[in-house]
Amino acid sequence: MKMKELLTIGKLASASNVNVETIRFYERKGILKQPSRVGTFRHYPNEYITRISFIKRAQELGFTLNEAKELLDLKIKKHSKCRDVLSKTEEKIQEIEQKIMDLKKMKKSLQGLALCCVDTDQPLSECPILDCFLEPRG
Amino acid sequence: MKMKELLTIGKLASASNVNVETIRFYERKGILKQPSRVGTFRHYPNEYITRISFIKRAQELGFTLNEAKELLDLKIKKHSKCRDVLSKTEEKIQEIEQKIMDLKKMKKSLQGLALCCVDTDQPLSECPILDCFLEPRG
DNA sequence: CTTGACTCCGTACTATGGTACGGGGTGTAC
DNA sequence: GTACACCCCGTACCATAGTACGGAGTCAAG
Repeated sequence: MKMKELLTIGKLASASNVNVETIRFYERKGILKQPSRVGTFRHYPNEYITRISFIKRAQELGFTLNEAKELLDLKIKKHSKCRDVLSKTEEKIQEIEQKIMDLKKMKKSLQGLALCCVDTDQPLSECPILDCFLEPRG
Repeated sequence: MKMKELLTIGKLASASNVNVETIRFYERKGILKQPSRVGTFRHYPNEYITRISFIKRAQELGFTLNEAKELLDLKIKKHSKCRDVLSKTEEKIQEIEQKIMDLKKMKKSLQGLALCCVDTDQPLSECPILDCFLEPRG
């Protein structure tokens, strides 16, 4: 029977490609739960590497740290259903779609402004872009 | 000959639909330049309303406060060319396009995850979404 | 000449996601 | 047995964009 391998915070950090401070930060925030201690030193089972990957992957997918925490919490709770995860996923898709629409609107406005500019050598007093900044509020 | 109208910070704030604190904050940050004082009180010429509109419009277009400041600074400098504004505008369009692409990638991944989920009543131990969180890193 | 509204300033606090630092304790290897 | 790497903790700091608060000063009207 093999002993469960335990990692110090430094080992866990380099295995997970994050900063030691980041792990302590996650613990303070409750994103990662406090590990056991050997004396004063934190010792982590290997699955913490998976948890940190999970958090990083969730961030890549547009979830905040608190949302990552919620997903991790679902994993722990006995009565969680797949549905719970699916609905968080769908909410996030909605949010992302909204953001995309907002950005497209911004882009269109900026492109409109850029088109106004017919003579880039004009002194700024004649610049139509800056003028346009002042009109279409709201 | 009409006297130049001067606004107190409170008047300027309500005329611009921002908080008094926001104006003081912009001044501390150098986004708005320090106005003249009558005694200890700030007094603003009317054009500050335009400047604050400008900043708010720039924010709507995806510029940060510091970028808004840069644009306002261009307006002040004598040798600025329309080209300078155009290039900042085009840079911002690039940034926005990048953000849109990133968000679309996220959305696709999330939709992929959501499709994995065939039975929402499954206990979480069988949830394919959470499993997928752990695989496609990078 | 007092009251109430407004202003002053500095500082602290919000949220988000961390990084950096300093003074001390520990654990291991040579 | 001591040097060096690592760990502990609390706190402060970064950017971003503000909001909130408290004590003091000021201004105008009644």
